Amino acid sequence: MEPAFERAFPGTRKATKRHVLSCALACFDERGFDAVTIDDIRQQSGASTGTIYHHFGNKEGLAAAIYLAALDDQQAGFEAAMQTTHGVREAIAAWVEVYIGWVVANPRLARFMFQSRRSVAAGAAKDDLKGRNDKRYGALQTFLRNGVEAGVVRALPAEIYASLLIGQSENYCRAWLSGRVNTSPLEHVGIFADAAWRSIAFVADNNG
Amino acid sequence: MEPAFERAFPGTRKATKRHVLSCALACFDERGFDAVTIDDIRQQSGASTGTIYHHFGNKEGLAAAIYLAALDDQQAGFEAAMQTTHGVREAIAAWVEVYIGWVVANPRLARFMFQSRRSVAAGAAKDDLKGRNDKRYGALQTFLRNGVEAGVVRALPAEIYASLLIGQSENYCRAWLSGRVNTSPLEHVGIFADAAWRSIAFVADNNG
DNA sequence: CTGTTTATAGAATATAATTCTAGAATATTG
DNA sequence: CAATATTCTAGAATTATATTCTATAAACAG
Repeated sequence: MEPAFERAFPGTRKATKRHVLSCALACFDERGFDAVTIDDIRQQSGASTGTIYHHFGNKEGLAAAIYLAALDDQQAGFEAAMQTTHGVREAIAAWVEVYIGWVVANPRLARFMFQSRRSVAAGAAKDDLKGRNDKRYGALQTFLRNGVEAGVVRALPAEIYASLLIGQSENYCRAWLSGRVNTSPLEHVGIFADAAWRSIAFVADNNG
Repeated sequence: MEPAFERAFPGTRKATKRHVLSCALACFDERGFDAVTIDDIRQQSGASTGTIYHHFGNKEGLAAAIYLAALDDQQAGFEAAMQTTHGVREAIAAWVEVYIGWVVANPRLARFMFQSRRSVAAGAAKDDLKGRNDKRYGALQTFLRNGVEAGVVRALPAEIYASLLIGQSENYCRAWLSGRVNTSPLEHVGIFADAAWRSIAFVADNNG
């Protein structure tokens, strides 16, 4: 059972709900969202059709519940890490570490998130998602602003920092989750943290 | 009509096939793959159910045809660019430019590729995909090897160069295609090319 | 307790994917 | 050019799947 589900739906009353989510995730991860039928999830979980629809409304609702639980679990990790961090370079390294650490600890959830971001963003949960996205990089932004003022971080269009910092790690994690590369991203975490820093650091002699 | 479809299915005989693909892509882009029915595509294209199934086998086959046509179109751009390029830094900049240029020129195809990579990779077209992936970075790898030998590029695990070079651009392109950011990636192409270079360049005084 | 809400069940219905059979268009061959 | 094979188109029939509906049971609040 994923910790993310226990965080999102705690308590004895929600045990069935969590169990269905966990079984659904397992099915989706094995065969892909489209290929899984509600009946597959029913058989796998032992719950009835009615129970599944009662808790999640429809198949899309099931996906949204998994996605949002995963996002909140990630977010808790980021916020905890930002509180024990001092300085922008350390903050960036911590961010990359937490990100990669979460992916490696939750590969099925991570795969699911990469796959279904768009369909969740387009569906009924879009407002939930929007609110969460707004604060996702909140804690990191403060560090970046301070870094720019201190002259150690380049002043760049605000909208591209996130891509410069996490894009490389994300790309590698996707490749690893899909089996295109074999070495765990954890083994390269130092390289990715360093590359993130290089991408935004103010370096006078970098001939670019 | 996307140039990618004309490249993949040229000639008068294939006009219907191309037309169906183009209509299907439009439907998928508007409402998402899952939400589109074969009947939607039938109505949109004017073709019959039989025609659609004759050409593509099933709904997944339709997705695979779109995906592979797009991939080949991208690949042609990369190969052309690598032939008029000298030196590793220039090659990396060209790569980033071609990548971003293609996404901006083919937003619907790009969105579709990001969405459906996994389902295509898991389906019947997985072997086609595997072959293409193997040679995707072929031309660039030669430049990188030379760069390492010349001491201007860091020696890193081979499997992470692709992520370091294109991850940031890809992340921003995804954000742009989904509307999370508004500024065209073309406006930041210089920043992304520079960040790619910084990430892999050998720089003695970079305190990392 | 007793009413109320929440949860579970599975049959019935609606929706959509896929298959099938027939016929038309196009290409190939002698 | 005629005969034959192949590819393409069509839409009805079938199968698979998502969703709704009605009934019961369990948990909870007063």
